Amino acid sequence: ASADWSRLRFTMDEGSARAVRVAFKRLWDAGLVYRGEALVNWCPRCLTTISDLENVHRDEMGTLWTIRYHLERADGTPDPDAWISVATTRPETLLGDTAVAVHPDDERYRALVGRHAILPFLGRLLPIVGDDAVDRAFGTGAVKITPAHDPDDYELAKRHSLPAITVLDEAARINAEGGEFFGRDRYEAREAILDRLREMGDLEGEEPHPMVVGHCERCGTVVEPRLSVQWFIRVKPLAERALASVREGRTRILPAHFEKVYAHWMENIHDWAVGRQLWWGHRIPAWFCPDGHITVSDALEGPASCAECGRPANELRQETDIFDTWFSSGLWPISTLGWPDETPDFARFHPTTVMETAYDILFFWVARMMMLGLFCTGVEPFQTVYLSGMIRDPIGQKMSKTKGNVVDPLETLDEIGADALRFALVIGTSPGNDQRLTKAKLDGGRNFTNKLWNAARFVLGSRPEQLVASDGEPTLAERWIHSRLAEATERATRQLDDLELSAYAALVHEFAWTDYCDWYLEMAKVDLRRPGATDGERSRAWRAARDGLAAILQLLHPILPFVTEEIWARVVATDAGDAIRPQLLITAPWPTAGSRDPAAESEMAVVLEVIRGVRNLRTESGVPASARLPLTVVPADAAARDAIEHGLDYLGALARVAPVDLQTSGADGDRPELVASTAGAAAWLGGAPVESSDASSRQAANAAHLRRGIERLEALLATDFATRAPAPVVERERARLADLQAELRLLTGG
RNA sequence: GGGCGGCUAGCUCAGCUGGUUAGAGCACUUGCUUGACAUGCAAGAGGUCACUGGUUCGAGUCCAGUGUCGCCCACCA
Repeated sequence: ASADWSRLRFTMDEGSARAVRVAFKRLWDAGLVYRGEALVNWCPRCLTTISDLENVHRDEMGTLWTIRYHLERADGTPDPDAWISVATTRPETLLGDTAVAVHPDDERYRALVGRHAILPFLGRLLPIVGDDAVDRAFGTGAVKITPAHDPDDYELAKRHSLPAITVLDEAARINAEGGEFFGRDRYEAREAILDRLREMGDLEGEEPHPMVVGHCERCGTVVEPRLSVQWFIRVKPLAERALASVREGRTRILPAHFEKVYAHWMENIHDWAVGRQLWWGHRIPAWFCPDGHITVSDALEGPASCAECGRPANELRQETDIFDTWFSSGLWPISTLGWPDETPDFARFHPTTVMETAYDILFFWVARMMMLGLFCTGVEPFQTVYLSGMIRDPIGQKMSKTKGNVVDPLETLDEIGADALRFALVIGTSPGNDQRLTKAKLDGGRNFTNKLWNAARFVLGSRPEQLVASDGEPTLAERWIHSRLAEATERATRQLDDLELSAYAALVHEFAWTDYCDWYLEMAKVDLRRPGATDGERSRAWRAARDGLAAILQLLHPILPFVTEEIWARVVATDAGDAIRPQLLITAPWPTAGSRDPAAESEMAVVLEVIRGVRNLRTESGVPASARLPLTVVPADAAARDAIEHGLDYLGALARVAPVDLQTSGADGDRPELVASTAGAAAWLGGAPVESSDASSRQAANAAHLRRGIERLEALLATDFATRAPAPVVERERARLADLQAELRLLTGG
């Protein structure tokens, strides 16, 4: 349950670099890599290709302009009185138009198919073609075709063997193909073109038009489709395997509904444009020879010669493009373990059991790890993908530097410590759901670490001067906390196994705070300070407290690694010959659950009920907290009597009553101060400043409440519930009814 | 245009394969110089589990639909 800091790795290390080269070479050899011309997403600011995933779409309000393209007359000149109108949101791209498309069945344009329109400014002849892809209802029903600058147009152009003319340079300025607009930025050019069309009377209309626009994930610049030669990975076959792994359960994704999201993406995946025109990253290990041959090599020093024509290495030139960073990241689960070598780490730790990350990089990272891991090793890189949600600010906004709503971990660490932060992040969450990180939550974590620290201070500080061999039987409190610990350990272990991290954290928090600190430690004070106790008995009592603390430290170590380790060291130092093991929690094995003690638990349940009842009575009756009042207790039966006897001192201390008189017989009917009643015992608080009438009405109210509960259960047990529901469920309700009836008898002195 | 998720106490959120009196933390009320801790202790108050219908002995939980907020995916000029 701890991080292994001996295995640090950076994706630019040689270990990763070699894995990248080898993986790419194998993909190349398998025919899954190709280099070809295609329309890719280009960021004109970053000056690089980006993948579909890095092209983030945003809804924006644009404009749809309608532009007239005059038709060609028989003599080749534009006809001033005949035109075809096209609709576009990007007028500047018209400089790259090579056709106009209409739907083949569109009556309006059928006669025009086969004729030509003339491109404004440049005078290029544009064939008018018919294509099913054109939506007759949109715009004018006629589309300008710009193959080099629009994905749809590019596909259409391929179908009709139309040329593609690039008119924007790498920074999205009009290039030399753009005639008079050469050198202008794309948006300047747009305005200039519109102005000129307006002058010419060929701008037929403009209207607001909602549209989705792709932006560079890194810098926000509007992405430009750009025709270029790029490296691609053919991902279909990889995706099919990765999809089957999840479908067939070899890898499961938590929460499970993300499996559908994953599947949808894998089913609709496009080839991965994996090259980047940046300088920081792993360079693609491909070499070109003057004859245009490509050699891919996984050797650190590159190939010795061209794989096809044998030209020597010094005549080859390495590709300058680098890999998309997610390519090396996708190899992470295997590259960190030494792949492609068959290292001991790889043999031992691959595949990984659980991969944890936030859902926002399911496609970027998890999907790539699955595809590349399966391709490289033949097995899934992990059995379970645990997707956490994202941390948001107190009002639910995504944290971002520009918004300034980021919680700086380092400042938080200085303020409340790493443990408190970690605890706050783990508690009260569920996989796949975002969480808001608030001051109150962080404070909660801090308070808990503080609580733990103070509990430890108390326990370690109350070690007897003379620590000797333990003597005497364990007290009820000792047996009880031991049993509760056994249960907590068992449940915490199960929850960790089930990856129910938040439930685990809440459980251990509850056990440590409520069971151990609030109840047990208060009782341990009684045992530790018991007058007349021998050194052996005191030593036994202290060891019980210390062992409970130690067990809690172990259970909490995964979520509070630092404070538990620190306290553990002090426990070890204070042990005085008890040889606490191990010396360090971080390398300690997870604790195994001890055995339960049902007798102690049921006895303590009676005692706790009486304490709660008396406390409640005191508060409601306005008894000063400092006042010690006499108490008379009447147990319901022999077992309850034993319980009260064993817990008599705890009762006195925690309920602040003295003396406590334990009686065998029931009430004598003349005890107006009666207050507390439970299924196990009734308790009379003596000398309370309570008016008799108040006490009587309280007693009457309590009795009425009990009768209502009894009636409700009796009614329930009279229905089909008693015959149709499973026996244990019915039995539980019967027991509940019996408890209420017993309590009513005690209360009314019956 | 598809798909997914949230809607539970004043706030932020848990609630696994349906089990009958729905939990936590914070906030709130009332007491506490209780020899570990006021970053604390004790006792409380607070919810028709968004809505409608259905299945069931039993529904926060399962099914159908509605509303609302949010997210993801998507090459319609």
